[in-house]
Amino acid sequence: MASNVVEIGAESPERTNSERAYRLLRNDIISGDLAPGLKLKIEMLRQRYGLGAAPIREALARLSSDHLVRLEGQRGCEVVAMSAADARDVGHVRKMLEIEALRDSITRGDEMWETNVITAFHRLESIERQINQGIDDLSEWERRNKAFHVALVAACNSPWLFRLRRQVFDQHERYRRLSRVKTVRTRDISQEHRDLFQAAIDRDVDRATAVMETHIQGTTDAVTAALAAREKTGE
Amino acid sequence: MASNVVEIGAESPERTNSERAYRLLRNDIISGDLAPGLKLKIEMLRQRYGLGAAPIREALARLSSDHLVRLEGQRGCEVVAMSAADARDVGHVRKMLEIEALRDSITRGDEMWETNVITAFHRLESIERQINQGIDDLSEWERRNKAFHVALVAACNSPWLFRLRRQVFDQHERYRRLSRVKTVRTRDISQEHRDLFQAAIDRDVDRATAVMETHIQGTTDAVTAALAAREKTGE
DNA sequence: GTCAATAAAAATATCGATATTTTTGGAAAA
DNA sequence: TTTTCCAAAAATATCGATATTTTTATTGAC
Repeated sequence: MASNVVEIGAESPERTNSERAYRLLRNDIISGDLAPGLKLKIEMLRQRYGLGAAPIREALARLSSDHLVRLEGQRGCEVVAMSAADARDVGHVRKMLEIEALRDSITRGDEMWETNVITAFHRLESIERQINQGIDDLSEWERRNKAFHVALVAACNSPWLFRLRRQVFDQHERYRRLSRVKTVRTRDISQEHRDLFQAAIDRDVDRATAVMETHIQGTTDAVTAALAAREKTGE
Repeated sequence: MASNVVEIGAESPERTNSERAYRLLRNDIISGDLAPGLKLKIEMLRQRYGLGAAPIREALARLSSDHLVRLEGQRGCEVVAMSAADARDVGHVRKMLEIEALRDSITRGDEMWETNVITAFHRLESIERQINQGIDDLSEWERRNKAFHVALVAACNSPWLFRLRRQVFDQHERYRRLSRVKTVRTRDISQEHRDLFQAAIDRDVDRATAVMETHIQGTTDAVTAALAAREKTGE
């Protein structure tokens, strides 16, 4: 089945500037290029992306429903703030959604799903090996990490669970990226991914969800630690 | 604490036409005034609401991230379709989110929360009595039903859970309204609300979540039955 | 009659200009 | 110094016009 792959698989070509603005803004917010709390002035964004005001405003409207920007009445808009408390919350809800989606996906996943999981895992493992050797293409790692997690839950037959999981995953990614530079490598994330992969292929739901729980909690802990430290000093 | 009341409590006054368009469109889609699948032509919406094209387009952009309208490249936009399968999915995810939020809320709810729950319950009970006597103000019932459910989960300390619960609740409401006319009154919804209320006030988490589960499932069943019948004939 | 090509009509997306509102930066008063 | 008021500047929200794309209708070929 793996029907959810279709929903986001091959990205559709952008047909409008509005869609383009949406994608660009979204990426820049999640990556941290546009900092949390930053005031998003229309003129500034026009310059940045070489697009008109109308498509940018529409993109901001969409992003406000995604909870990536905060839109306020007659006084413009800003990148939503980040905090340790919110990171914990996001982590908590992500655990809930992703574990449920994973449980369902592993139960239903067919051969095609399995193939996709294997492919995604190997692509992720390969870049993680490179990174351990000093080459760091973090944004490529983010892409493959995301693809691996999507592949795992792709056979989940609840489109709503799939959709909400994605939304919260993106929020979590934002925190992961924010704290990445600061965080020391105490966890062996590669190992966690290997365990996750093995449990999924073995169709061992309990083990897979347990590993996933640890995996997400680990990220959350690292992120909140980094953020709590920052909040203490800079506020 | 009941901190989430603040987040949606007294609705902020609309400062822009864009916000106004968003609220109007949202209501008309959830209420079914704008039918599922309906093509939303800009000109038609301008006439309907007496607003310009720009604010309407921005509202549609927001609604697309809410998954209430589907926006497609160069070919406009339509109200998202409804189906029995989607109703089941929405019901399933709503159960998950609302039960979790309720568990947390009952555990943490303070005196203020309790007061708000009592108030909301009495307002709902009062309109349900009127409805049983033949007076039917369904949209007022929907408003109070929604307020009661919000009051129950208001002390949940996870803003994300609270937010996602609301989104899925609104989707479910859309189905409830669609099937309302057709559905026979086999369930005593008033009784379910009384049980829910009593369990919440008693701080009996297990009973409250069990009743909630039944409550949501009952709505889902009624809705899917009505929709499945319709899909068989009309498609 | 069906199909393909194409012209006309309709609808969408986007720009540039303008009205409105908020913010800023003093100057005057307390 | 702090506060209050006001005008100037900046930013937002929205309109009206236009370019582009899609849809519809029509015509001619097979």
